Amino acid sequence: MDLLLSTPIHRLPLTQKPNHTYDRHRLFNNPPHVRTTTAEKNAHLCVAHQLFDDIPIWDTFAWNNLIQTHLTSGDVGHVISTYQQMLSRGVRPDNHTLPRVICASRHYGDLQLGKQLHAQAFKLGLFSNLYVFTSLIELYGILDSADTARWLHDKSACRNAVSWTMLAKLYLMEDKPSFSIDLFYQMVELAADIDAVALATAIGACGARKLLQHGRNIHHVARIHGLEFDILVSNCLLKMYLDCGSIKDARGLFNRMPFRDIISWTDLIHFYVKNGGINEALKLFRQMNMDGELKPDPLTISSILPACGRITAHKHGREIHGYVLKNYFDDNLIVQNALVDMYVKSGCIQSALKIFSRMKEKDMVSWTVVISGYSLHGQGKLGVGLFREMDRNFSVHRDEITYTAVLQACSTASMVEEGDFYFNCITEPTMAHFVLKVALLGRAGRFNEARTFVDKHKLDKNLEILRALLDGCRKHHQQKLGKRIIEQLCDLEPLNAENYVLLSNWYASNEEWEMVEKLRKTIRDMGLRPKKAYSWMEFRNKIHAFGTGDVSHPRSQAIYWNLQCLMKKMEEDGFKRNTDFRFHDVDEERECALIGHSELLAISFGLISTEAGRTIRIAKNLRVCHSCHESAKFISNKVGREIIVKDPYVFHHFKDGRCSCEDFC
DNA sequence: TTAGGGTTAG
Repeated sequence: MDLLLSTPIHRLPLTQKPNHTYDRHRLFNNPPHVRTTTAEKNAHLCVAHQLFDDIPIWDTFAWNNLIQTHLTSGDVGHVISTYQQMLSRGVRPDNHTLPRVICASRHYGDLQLGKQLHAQAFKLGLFSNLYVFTSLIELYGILDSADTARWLHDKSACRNAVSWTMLAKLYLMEDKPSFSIDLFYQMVELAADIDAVALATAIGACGARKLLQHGRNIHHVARIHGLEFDILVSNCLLKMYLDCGSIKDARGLFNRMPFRDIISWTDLIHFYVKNGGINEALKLFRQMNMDGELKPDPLTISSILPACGRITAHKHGREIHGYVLKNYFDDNLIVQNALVDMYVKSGCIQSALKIFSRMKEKDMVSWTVVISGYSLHGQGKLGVGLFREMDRNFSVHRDEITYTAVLQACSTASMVEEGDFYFNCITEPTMAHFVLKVALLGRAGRFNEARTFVDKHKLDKNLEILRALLDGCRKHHQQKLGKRIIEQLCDLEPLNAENYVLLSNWYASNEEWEMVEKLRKTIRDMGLRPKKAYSWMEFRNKIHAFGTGDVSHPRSQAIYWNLQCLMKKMEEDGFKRNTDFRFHDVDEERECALIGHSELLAISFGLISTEAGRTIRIAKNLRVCHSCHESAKFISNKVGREIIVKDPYVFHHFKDGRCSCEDFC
């Protein structure tokens, strides 16, 4: 790029009068309503260059326009060559030319060229121009380091809010948020102009490092400058408080905001969804829609859909799908992925597959969602098949989550050899992959291999690994090994009540009631509180929740009566309720076990509330116990309905007396 | 010239 230096700057005219009779805007710019394709743009550029050669004298404005056109189309090579031509024809660059060429050299990654431009800016007397100066700061910051940019910045007299903010952004890009915050404080000390973007950058830095106190200080500065309710600033403050986990500050600000835009609502909804506040998220989403001023956009939709999936709110999800179709968001890849995921998690794998098969473009997330969806629904073989299909498509990348999905699929289908193969494909397996490998061996009943693998990788103290082994013991009725693992869990994690529940259940299943009582006392004495089991069902746009032995539902009497009738029929048909609790983390009150478990109450409510033949969809926060699993199988056959129960690990499709999980519960 | 929000596991 030494050509740049070959044109002596001092020979360039200081000013240049326009000498054109053509319409310069029409030459390069279409009217706003005309959209051009890349091929058309290239054709236009060729014509532009031709005209360029025909016209003997061009002014800086026209050259800048051409440079801008190349820059907009991302053709940085042409920006630089056009600039060289400009210089060789004796046209003088101005304060609009240099920032564009500096920007191009930054994209080009050419620091030497940047330095030449820096020298030219000096010679042309343009270095103190704020646009030129800021673009040089950015160039040095990205191609060298933020410290170099800062050195240049500190030496210069022409600093303003933009250049300070640029510097702060450069430090953020280097993952040094505290430097960005220090810069902001310096700006305040030096009484520099504080604008909304400077505040937004500093607030973002606080959020990135969860520096709540700094965030509050900067909030105060925003208030002093009258910018607290600038929509950019207040949204950044909202995000910062959410990032710092201070929902109280966030809600306080949100409630005081005189104006909220779709980003304010989406941020808050997203926070609740991510942190398990599903009902609050759905409430906010409804409130926003009822206010009527703002309409959800694709980002809002992608934020709320996981909430529907999480609680199997299939109707809510379907309504949102309708909204997506009505508003033509259905060609947005991320929305499509979120829809597929929502249907998978709502128990409607067929609807998920329908969308997936119609997607014109699929990315890694689309494939991963469906592969893990198959496992969730007990169809591991199909999941492995889909991974193979994805594997044949070289344009789709795979990440650790994709491998998690395929290992899960292998484990569900007990495809040990395939699982081994895929595990060996992972260059840097994470703990999740190790856990899945152990689960795969355990579920296939290969306990010796599992033990060797655990010992080889020194995983015997890992809680997730032990729980994966315990799953295998559950399936293969490995009582002794199971008990040993539970005892290990209690030793390693003495404050987790669920471990004692497991142990208590083990003793209960062996009718060692003294030990059961002793463990219950231990749990009480230690002040531990085992998780309460809840099941819920969506009916007429409301979520109906049931706890163990719950009698609070308005239709409680009918629910229990129906359940008692069903249990009676079960006995009459010769079925014995199984009270095997061995490895289940659903203890609670055993006296409720016969009819009072939350999933059975929810199923009974579903049966008496919905019309005959309708599928019943239930979600549960804990594992379904063996006894309820057997009952649900019986009920599905007796009433001729499909009952879908989602627990934290898997979907159970009960139909005609069978379950899709093949009794892995 | 600087600037705020989204999907997959656990």
